[in-house]
Amino acid sequence: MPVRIDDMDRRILSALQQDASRSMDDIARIVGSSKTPVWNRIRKLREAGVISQHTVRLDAEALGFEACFFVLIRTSEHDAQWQARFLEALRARPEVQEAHRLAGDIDYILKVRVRNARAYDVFYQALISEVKIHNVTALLSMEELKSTTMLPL
Amino acid sequence: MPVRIDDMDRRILSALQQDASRSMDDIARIVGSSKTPVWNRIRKLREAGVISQHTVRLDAEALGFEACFFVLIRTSEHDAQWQARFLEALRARPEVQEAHRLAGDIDYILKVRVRNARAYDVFYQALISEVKIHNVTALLSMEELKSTTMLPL
DNA sequence: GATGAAACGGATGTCAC
DNA sequence: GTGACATCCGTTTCATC
Repeated sequence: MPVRIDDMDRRILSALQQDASRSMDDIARIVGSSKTPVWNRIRKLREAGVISQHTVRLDAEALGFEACFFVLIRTSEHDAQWQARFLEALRARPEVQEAHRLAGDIDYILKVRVRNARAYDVFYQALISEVKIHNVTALLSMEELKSTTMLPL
Repeated sequence: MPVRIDDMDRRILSALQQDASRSMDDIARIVGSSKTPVWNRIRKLREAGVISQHTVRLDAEALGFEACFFVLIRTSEHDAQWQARFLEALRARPEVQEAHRLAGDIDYILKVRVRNARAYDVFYQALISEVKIHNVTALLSMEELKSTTMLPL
């Protein structure tokens, strides 16, 4: 079900993405409306799930998460049961920040954020002991050039 | 410079990551402290850059961003000038949500979020016309199994 | 030096128009 | 969408450990 979004909604979402700590009055001024209608729109966007979470972004390196890997996975197992177990394993592991099922000869890609290379190996050993995986390639990030969750509305 | 973080800070950050819309009183109760010290710690964590942004996560699909690609890039150019131009191109393009410089034979990985496959092609053509790239592999996401920015503190 | 109680001012959520 | 209202919350001050 597609959510109907108009231009005012888009401007509100854009303002919230940039800085969600602003007051309703500030947002209203930025988008050219007033407090109450903006507040009602935000509530509806929340209820519709368009706004899924209100959160803070933390500096991973400052908190000691100094290693980031992109993990390319090929599997020989393609049945539903294997997939369910794999999915469960990913969801249970907090070091997996992203997981996508892919089209093409690589089946999955993960983004894994850990304290150091040793912690990645612990994760890797645990994962392959839980589910059968045919082939794994780990790409080590040397430098995060850009990182944003913002959508260009 | 490593930021000194104690256990109380970690609990506060964890609560904020989960839901940053909670009141100071709520957070204080969750972490087992009271309003003022929590407020002071959050202010310091902001100033230190540990909390880098206060934002909302939006549902990309609900907003019509239905295609997500991971782009593996190999380049033959490794001089500083090429790198600067490439970096500038990435920063300027809002569809690039992540960009990492890698160790190993693949030089860069991008995460690109666009409305559809055609929009990806427009992005791709624009990028290769701006900077010389030796080899590109695009991995198309069929399904986002997991996506979080939360760090396991 | 950090904590917790309390008071103040401003923001939020609700409603009538 | 506007303005007004009561309530709640963020922020500051201050006494205390």
